[in-house]
Amino acid sequence: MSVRTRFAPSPTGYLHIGGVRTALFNWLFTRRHGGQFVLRIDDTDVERNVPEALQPILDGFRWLGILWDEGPEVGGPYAPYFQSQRLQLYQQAAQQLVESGHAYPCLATVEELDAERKAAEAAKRPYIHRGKGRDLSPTEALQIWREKRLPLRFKIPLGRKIVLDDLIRKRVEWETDLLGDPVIVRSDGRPLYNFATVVDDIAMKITHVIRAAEHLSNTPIQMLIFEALGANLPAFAHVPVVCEPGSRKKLSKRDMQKFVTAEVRAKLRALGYSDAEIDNRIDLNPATVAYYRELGYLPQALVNYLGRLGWSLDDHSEIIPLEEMIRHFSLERVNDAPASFDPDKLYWMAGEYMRQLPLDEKVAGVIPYLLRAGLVHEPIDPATREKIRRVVEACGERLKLFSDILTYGAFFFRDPQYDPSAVQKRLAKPGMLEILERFASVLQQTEPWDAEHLETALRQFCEREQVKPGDLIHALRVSTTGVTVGPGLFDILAILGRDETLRRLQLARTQVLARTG
RNA sequence: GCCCCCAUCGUCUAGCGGCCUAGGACGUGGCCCUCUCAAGGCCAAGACGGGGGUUCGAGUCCCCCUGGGGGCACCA
Repeated sequence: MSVRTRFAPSPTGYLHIGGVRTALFNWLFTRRHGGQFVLRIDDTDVERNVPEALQPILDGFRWLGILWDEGPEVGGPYAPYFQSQRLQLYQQAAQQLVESGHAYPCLATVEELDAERKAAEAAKRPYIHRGKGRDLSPTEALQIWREKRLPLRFKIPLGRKIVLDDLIRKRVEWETDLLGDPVIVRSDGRPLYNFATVVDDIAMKITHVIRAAEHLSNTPIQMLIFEALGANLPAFAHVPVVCEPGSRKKLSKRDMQKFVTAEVRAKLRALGYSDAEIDNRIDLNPATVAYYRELGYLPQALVNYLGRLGWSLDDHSEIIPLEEMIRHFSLERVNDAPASFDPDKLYWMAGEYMRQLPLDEKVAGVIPYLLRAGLVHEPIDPATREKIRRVVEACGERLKLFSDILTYGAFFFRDPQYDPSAVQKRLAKPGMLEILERFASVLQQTEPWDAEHLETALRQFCEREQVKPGDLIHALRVSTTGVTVGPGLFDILAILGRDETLRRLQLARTQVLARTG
């Protein structure tokens, strides 16, 4: 029998990083065993769902290369893959459960339930609801359920021990006496998660339910529903939750906000986002996949990082190409303990993947950022394209994310924005302006204009003039770029060209003179 | 409160009774390289939560405690 797994997100408008991790484990497991990975949309809770909220989820998966074999937009033999379109199926299954004495209409009123709950809390007893209606005969139950719009409850059998043999957790047990009778169908006829998911897993012939550990406590109920519907149990594997950095709490949108650092904020501003947007847009929140895409992380780096979060291949592998990951993935090697998400390690990994990327692909990746920041404009002519190529090359391994081009390369495409402290430190020295001016005349004659000859010219000049090369280099850097960080100076000058270099030296001069009065 | 789960450096992890004076990676600190930054090289600090057992021998098996987490809806 072929392995079939599924991931069942609610259309919430964004793809959560923890969710992707779970989906990835499903996907890896499926690819490893040559089965089918199903994407099913849990959209029965219509109040919380909006139609356009699905697209970001599909986009996110596609960007990461986690492609589903069946589901939205690709279809499949068990369509439809939206729970909102499968209501008939749940209705039939519900009726089957009532007829077989496994479910009953809940006769208790909302007020009665509240009172029960409060009493239990006051008495510090666990709240376990066993509904009024439990003792109805199947025929009575069916009749009442048909006549009145009442919620349907599943009848938990008493006095039983449920034993789960989880692929990750191993043996987990529950006493059914401690389980209340859960509502499985709302009074308006829509199914609840615990029920719909089982009905679909049966219908779609899911063989392995790989999901987040927060669902562990739902499992005994679902196992009983499988049984009541006369279906075989799938295998279960509960993967530990992903926690936020430095804590042991489940990753949440609100708490991830603080990981938008000043540098990231600067980049996002350069891309045209306002502070309000940066603080509020869901796709700019580090708990979502969209955030990493927006900042130009390579998808393969995110996949590798997430795959290694809670799973390991051996005692030394960090960078694991996808093929390797698929070949070796196993649930046995998924760690039992929750794992906290580490943005630093992800950033490092992004750099590792970026350095392996061919230059042409880096150029292609960087162009959208330059366009959005208004540093280049469409259409990009061959000369500009060549310049971008040289800039990317000069940036070298400084580039870990595509958006890093904005921190290391922006000044190539616009006038320097002079950082006052840099000017103070490197240009304001006595005599520095005169030296720069004299060196400018050397630059007038340097031939050919390339990094190698520029460096030779500078070193000879420094020897002649008794100037420390470092001082002049730093002064030139600040003069031509406005800042103290960036690619090697001679690469910068070579790319800028003679005229632009000389123009910027002049610009810097007026800057300093303006400042010193 | 109740149920369930988890427990090795700050973080991700290796370890499946002796190869462990606990290994790797990110991060951190120092040094080297160097025109800055990044990268790179070298070095360093840094963990088996506590207590009982079992065993010739425990990070590894069992129990208790402690700590952390998840779940207890006509949400998923």
